[in-house]
Amino acid sequence: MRPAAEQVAQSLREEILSGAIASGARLGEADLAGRLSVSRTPIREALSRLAAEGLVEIQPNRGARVASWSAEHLREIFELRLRLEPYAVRQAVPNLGPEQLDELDELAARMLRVGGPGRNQDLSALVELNRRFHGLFIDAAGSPPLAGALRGVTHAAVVTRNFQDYTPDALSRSLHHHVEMVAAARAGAGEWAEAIMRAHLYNARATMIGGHS
Amino acid sequence: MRPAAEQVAQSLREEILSGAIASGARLGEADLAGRLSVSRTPIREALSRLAAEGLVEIQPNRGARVASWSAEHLREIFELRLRLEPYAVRQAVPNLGPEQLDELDELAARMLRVGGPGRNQDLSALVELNRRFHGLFIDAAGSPPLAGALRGVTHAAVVTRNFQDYTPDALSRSLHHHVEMVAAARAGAGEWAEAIMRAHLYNARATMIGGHS
DNA sequence: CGCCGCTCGGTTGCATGCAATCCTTGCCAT
DNA sequence: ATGGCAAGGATTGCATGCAACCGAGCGGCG
Repeated sequence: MRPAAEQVAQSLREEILSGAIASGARLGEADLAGRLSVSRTPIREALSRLAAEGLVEIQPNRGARVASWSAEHLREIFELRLRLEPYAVRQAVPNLGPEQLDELDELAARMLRVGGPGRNQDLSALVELNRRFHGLFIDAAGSPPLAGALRGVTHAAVVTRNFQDYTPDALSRSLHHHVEMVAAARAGAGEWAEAIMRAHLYNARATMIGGHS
Repeated sequence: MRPAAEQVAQSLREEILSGAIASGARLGEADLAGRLSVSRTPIREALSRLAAEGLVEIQPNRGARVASWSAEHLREIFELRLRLEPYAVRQAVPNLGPEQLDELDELAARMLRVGGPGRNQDLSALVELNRRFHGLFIDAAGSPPLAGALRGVTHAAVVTRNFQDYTPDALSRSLHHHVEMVAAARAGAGEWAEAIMRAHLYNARATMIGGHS
C-alpha cells in the first residue's frame, strides 16, 4: 500500500479541483481524519503539501480552508502565466516524443468532443482534461523550477471553475487552440506553439476577468 | 512563545542560507530533534515547509537533504528570475513608501561597505543583506502569487554561495546595481528599475554559469 | 443599555510509542 | 573473488494522548 499521506493529498486534490469541496470551505483535521479513515498526522502532512501547491490556505491555530482567489489575484496569476507558460511550451516542444504527442492529440480531441455544443457537453470533464493537457507541456519542459513555479498557479483557474463562464465562441476558440498547439508541437515549431499558448491565455483571461490589461 | 515549528523552520533556514549546513547534507529527524530540543513532529512540519520553499528535498522513506542545484538547474532558475523579477520590481516601485525606500538605501549602502574591497570585506554578510534587498522588492510588488513563484527560486543563488565566485569587477557592478535600483525607485521610475534589475540578473548569471544564453 | 472580561467547548499543535520501510553488512553459493 | 541474499540496525511514517490556543456565549460592571 502506498503512503497514506500521499493518498490523502491526492483525494483532497481531486475533490477540490472537481469542486466537490467548495472554495473557501473549512477543512477540519478531525473531520477529514474520520472521513478518510486515517489519523490526523497524515492529514496534516497532506494539508501542508496542498498549501505549498496553493490549493489550500493554512492560518496558524485556525485551521485550513480551501483557497479562494479574488479578481485581483486572478489578474496577477494570469500575468504570471503569460510570462511563464508560453516559454514553457516552447521549451517543451523539442522534448516531446511520439507517445506524448499522441496523448496530446487524444486530450485535445476529447476536449473538442466533450466541450463542443450539444447534449453531451460535459464542462466538468473539461477541467481534468485541460489540467492534464497543460501539465503535460509543463512537465515536458524539463525544468523542475519552472514546473514548481507554475504548479501553484495553474490550479487557480481550475478551482474557479472557469469553463462555466466561457461564451460559446470563446470556448470554441480555446478548444481549437489546443488542437493547433499540438499541430505546432508535431511540426517541431516551438515558437508557433508559444504564440498559440499566449493567445490561449489572453483568450482565457478575457473571459475570466474582462479583457484589458 | 512562538509556534515551535516556525522556530525550527527559521533556524534551519538561517543555517542553510548561511552555509552552516552544507549543501546536500543529510537532515535526520532525530538529529535535529535532539539538537533543537523539540520533538520530531514540528521537525517534520518545518522540513515540509522548507521543501515547499525549495530549500530542502525530501525523498519518501529516505529522509531530507539540503537541496543542491546542478548547473542546468541554475540556468533554468535564472531564466525564471529574468522573466519574473524585473517585472516584480516594476510593480513594486509605485508601492514603495518612504520608510521602505530608506531601508533599501540602508541595505544598498551596507552592501557597498561590507562588499567593497579591503580587509573588512565580509562576503557572508552580503548573503543576508542581498536576500532582504531582493525580498523587499518582491514583497512590495503586492502579488502573493508572484511572491510564491519567486520565493523558491531566489534561494538557490544564495545557497550556492555565489558571492565567492564574483570577480571584483562583477561584484562591484552588482553592488552599484543595487544603489541605482534604489535611485530609480525613489524617482518613481519603474521601467528604469526594471531595466537595472534585468542587467543585475544578467551580470549574476554570467558569473555563475558563464555568460551566454 | 452597551461594553468588557471570563469561562467553556472545540480545534490545532506537540510529544511519544509503535509499525513499516530502507540501507548496510556479513554470509553463502557460484 | 564476486554476485546475490538475508538478517540487523537505523530511520521514516503513522497513531494516539495531552497541552495550548482560539472563538463563542454568558454574566458582571460601568
